[in-house]
Amino acid sequence: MTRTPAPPPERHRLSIRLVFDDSGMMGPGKAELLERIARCGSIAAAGREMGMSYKRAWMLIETLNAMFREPLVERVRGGPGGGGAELTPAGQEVLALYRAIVAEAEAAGQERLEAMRALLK
Amino acid sequence: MTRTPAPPPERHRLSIRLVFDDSGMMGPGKAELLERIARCGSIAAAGREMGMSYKRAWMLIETLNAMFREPLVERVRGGPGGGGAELTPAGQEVLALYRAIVAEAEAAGQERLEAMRALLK
DNA sequence: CCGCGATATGTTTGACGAAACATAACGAGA
DNA sequence: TCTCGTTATGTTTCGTCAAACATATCGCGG
Repeated sequence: MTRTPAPPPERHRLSIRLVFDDSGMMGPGKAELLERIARCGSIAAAGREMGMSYKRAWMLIETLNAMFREPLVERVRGGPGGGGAELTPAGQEVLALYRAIVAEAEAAGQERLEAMRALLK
Repeated sequence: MTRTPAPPPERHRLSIRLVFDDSGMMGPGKAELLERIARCGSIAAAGREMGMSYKRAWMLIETLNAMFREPLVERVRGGPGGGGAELTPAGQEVLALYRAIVAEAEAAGQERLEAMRALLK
């Protein structure tokens, strides 16, 4: 069997990736991760929900924090629950912007998108 | 050196990929290939321009032709110039639709896109 | 009929990224 | 001080995808 722990961004009508030349990129994966971190309060839990290893989730966050002027995720080691992570204001803003861009783009392209879908097999 | 024969879709503000669940997907790469085939009149020449092997270009077209009801590219073997390929009406329509969707999406998201870019390092 | 330029495929090799595995360190609370 | 859950990293294994390499076929024109 090939296994399917983390099915790629399937079942989306429009998959949008923001590409900033040489500064990195941000797509559905990192956005969802940010969202789940905000809800879960930890990188580990968010990663588990998405079926990815902690290391992978951690690396994605590392990348995000490095590509913006201010970190998007603040991490805390140790403590009552062992530690945790949460979105900074910058993180919340970036996530909101991404969601908005996707929503606008989907709305704008919906009509022609449907036309193309009609040509599919 | 790592070599850069076919630099990924860089220098784009917005990278958009149409994802049709289980029917396949279409992004900037296939779109550009279609465009060049229309101009060049052959898969081989189009692929060369994009720095990809003929085989790869051929496979991409094979995939596209398979995912739509009608083939997007018509191929001809042999002949004066050895053969060639051109877009079918369906191919032209799909390409136009894709370009339109991208343009609309970029226009729609431009403002917030700029806001996010301001947060970059 | 032979060669050219393109389509059409199979096979092999290799590079890259993801996954798996393995630890270390942290810090509050019991 | 010992545990617990998390952050933080290093190392190794592995699967996948792309490139490279190698042919075969086609069909007109010279």
